[in-house]
Amino acid sequence: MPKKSLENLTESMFYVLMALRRGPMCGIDAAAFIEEKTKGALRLGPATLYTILAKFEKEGYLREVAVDGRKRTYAITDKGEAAYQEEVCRLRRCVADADSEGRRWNEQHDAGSEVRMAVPALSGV
Amino acid sequence: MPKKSLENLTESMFYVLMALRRGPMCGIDAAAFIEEKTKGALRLGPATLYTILAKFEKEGYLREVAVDGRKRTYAITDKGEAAYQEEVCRLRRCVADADSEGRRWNEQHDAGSEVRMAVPALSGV
DNA sequence: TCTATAATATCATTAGATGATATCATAACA
DNA sequence: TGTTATGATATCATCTAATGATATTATAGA
Repeated sequence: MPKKSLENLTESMFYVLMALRRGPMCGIDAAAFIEEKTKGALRLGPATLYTILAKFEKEGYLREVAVDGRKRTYAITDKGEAAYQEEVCRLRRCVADADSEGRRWNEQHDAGSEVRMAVPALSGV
Repeated sequence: MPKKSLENLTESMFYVLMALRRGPMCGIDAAAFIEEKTKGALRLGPATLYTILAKFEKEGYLREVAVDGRKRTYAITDKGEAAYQEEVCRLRRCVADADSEGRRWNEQHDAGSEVRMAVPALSGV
């Protein structure tokens, strides 16, 4: 089997693509987007950031659309968008599996008890 | 800052903990659970599997509860359960962020069009 | 004892994450 | 025209994780 490009994305990679879906932007702006979007839960240092951008460009997930001095602006490609969507599906699969295990756990431990394991939803998204 | 144990889990690690939540089992059985649960989407080879088990035992996410010949049976600990739940939250955050971006994308591109980007739910979980 | 099998362990290689640091381009100002 | 500040990108060194391939070990059965 020919290795199917980047099989699955890391969290950092995923959020870089999410940023670029907003529209073309430079690395710094992508990092700022990520920090804001995750409310500070994920922050990319320069090493991580530019390593990912370089790999994504080589992989064809994004392309350079403008250079202004040192500032490089990138846009996501169709291939990048596809990788992003595939990753969303993978994440949904993980959450769905966790949910089904959670339900199973509750049934297993249900002897008429009031106590349940919560299947927590995110409060205010 | 003292490094907060294992900050976030890889997909393989996540599913190993999910398996152990079913109850104590050996490595091979955990791998079988994972393959079945993910419908073959994730398969751990021995190297990945035992590397994770060894790390988790050292980290205190699981402990050996029985040895029968070569077969070692592991049980998840409270700390492992906590790490699992934390990872579920992280995954939910990623999906929630993707969803909110998806809705934003639709609004942005909505000029009364019929065409929308789907926010796909998993079909039959 | 010999062989088969189930299960675990290790090796070697590759990829990804990251803090720290260096470099480069532009602008503002003396 | 320096000089300095700043914004942005690039690189280094180190560490962690993934993984196919292979080896080892324990038990059971012929």
